[in-house]
Amino acid sequence: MKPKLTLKKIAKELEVSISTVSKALRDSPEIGEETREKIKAFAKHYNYKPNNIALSLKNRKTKTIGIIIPEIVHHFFTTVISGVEKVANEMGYNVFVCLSDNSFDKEVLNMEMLANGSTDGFILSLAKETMQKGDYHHLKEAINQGMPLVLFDRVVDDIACDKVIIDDVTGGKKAVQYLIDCGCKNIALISTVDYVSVGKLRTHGYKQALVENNIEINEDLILKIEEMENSEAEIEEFLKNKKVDGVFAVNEHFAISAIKTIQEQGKKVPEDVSVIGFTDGELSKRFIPSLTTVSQHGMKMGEESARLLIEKLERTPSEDDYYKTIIVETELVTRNSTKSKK
Amino acid sequence: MKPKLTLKKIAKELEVSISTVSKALRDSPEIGEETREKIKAFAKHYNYKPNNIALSLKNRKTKTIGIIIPEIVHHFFTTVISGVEKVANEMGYNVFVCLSDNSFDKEVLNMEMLANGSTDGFILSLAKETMQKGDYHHLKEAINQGMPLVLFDRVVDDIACDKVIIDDVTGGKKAVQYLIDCGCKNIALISTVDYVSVGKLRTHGYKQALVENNIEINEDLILKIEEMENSEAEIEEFLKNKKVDGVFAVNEHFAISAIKTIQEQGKKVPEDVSVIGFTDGELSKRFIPSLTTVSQHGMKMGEESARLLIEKLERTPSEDDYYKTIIVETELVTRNSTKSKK
DNA sequence: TACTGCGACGAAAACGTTTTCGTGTTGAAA
DNA sequence: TTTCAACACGAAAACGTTTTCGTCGCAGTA
Repeated sequence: MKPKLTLKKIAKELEVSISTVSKALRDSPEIGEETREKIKAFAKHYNYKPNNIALSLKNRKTKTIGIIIPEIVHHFFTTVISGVEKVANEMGYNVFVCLSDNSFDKEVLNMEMLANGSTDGFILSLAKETMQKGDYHHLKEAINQGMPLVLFDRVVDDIACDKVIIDDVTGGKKAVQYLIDCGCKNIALISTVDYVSVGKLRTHGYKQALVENNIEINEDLILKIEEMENSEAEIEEFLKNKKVDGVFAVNEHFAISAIKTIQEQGKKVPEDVSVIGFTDGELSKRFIPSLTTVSQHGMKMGEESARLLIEKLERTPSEDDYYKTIIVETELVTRNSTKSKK
Repeated sequence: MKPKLTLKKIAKELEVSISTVSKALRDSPEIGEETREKIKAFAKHYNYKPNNIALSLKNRKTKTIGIIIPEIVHHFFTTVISGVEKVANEMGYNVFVCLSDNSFDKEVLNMEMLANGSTDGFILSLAKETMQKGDYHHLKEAINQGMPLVLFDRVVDDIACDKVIIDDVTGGKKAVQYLIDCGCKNIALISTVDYVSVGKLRTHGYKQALVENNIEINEDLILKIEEMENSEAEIEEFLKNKKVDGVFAVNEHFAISAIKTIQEQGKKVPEDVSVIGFTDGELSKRFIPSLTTVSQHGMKMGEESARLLIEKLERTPSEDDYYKTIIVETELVTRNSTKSKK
């Protein structure tokens, strides 16, 4: 095991100065051709690679971006990471992935770790607990220190920064409109509690669609789930004795739980009840019946987030300082959990 | 926007030297109580946090570990990352996640990025292309430079390093034995091509189980799939006109494709054909019928890998230099895609 | 011969830390 | 009064780079 090669060692070995080595490797015309070739040959032969940490310290930039997500065991976030990685790598950046586990404290901790020089900026989707608390001081602090920040998916208005979101309202509306077009009259909504922005917005879309079609909003047909844990039981309880012919669920899991419950009640999907989910994951594709869903294009969200961040990083700070919000369009993917449109 | 606070700035502001500040903040007894308190109060008030990069350079360690995985949109890998993150964070480490996209070149590139000082060591699962090529020079080089390396899941014997694997052979054997116990006579295997180690090993387990039960191995009942892309069609073709009553698939997707095909042929799962998969993902749990699978405990693999790596990092290099291989046990999770045992 | 200019290279600062080794001041012991 | 330890602090090196600014020798010019 030989320790890493450094400029200093090369310099000593070749009996030149450190600066000469550095310049030679960067093809500076200051260095005579002969010496330059000799140094480059040596470096190549012994596989010299400059030390990233030293470069980071010198340049005061790390060429690294951080992404903090609430949970990784979740297809949507996974596709987002994938998108971020893709464009980051294309632009010569590395990606630090951190998990907040939906915990406020872990989110703050992660931000502190990443903010102390490890990254040039970050991409974040808020932890559930953070949204619930409504405490965003850590974000503000980071921005204040000149750390560019891009929020995606679970965002919040209070923070002035770049954002990448989907049109949750329109997405929800599209889904419900589709159900209505299929002839559904009694459409239930299975959503999350309101402090999760996406739940709130999709609920909004649901209501909008109903209103636009002159259907009365029946709060009894709306279920708001707090905990993922026993969502299945809650959904079962909720759908018991309700005569619904359409269900819009704000994620895959709720949708599938709904289908199971419905089937257990002896009804058929989609013949008796049509079901639409949100987020286009593996489950939606391969479940039987396969799920009609509102696709979120996580990969695209990741790509856009990374692009936005890197763009900000590589611009002189004050050149043109305003914040963008990019809205990634949703798409209704129709499969077999809904009747065909009339 | 105020730039980051540094020791130097504190020193200037308080009219003391940099060393005094540093020592005061680290509670050195060298510094008088009064000055110490003053400095600490100032630092706290202005929220001073030492610069990680500078620390890394000084200490020649980054407190960061890298993990390179073939693909992230894959439940198993996702749970592994989760496990790595967990113990890494507990031990005060950060995690760099990189994706090789199953490409040899990207794997090499990623390693180079991470090896140049950015991380203290890494955890890796080989890209498919790498295993196919059998070119491991980048791994050897890293090890040679003193970079601890832990290989997991997709490992290779040629490399001397710590490893975390599951007992693929035993796992496969367990699954097939279970099928036999359920009364299956004609058991098909849907696997991957042999250069993917896990495919090879699980195939091995399949054969062992048959041999031990005096069942003849019929190569016609073995399918090896190269590309994920059109695996569904291949499986359909493969199962056509075969009278099998049991299927062992080396992953969820193959298992589900098999079930679909079987159902389309008018047969029932599990009444006519029992199916067992590998990897315990969301799909297995929620598919109908829910899948009996061999669970890999990805989270545990991640935890073990991280522990192994960090242990090596925090030990003096030559103290006790041998390599461990940890075998994480598989577990057969029985659900509804298999008949009950006789 | 003396000056200028240039080619080829080195010294040193800087990035932000930690740490070793001074060094100046004080108070007390001799 | 002198000497010495203890105390409180500062200077400087080091980590590995890049970059600015010398500096040295030599050839060409006046």
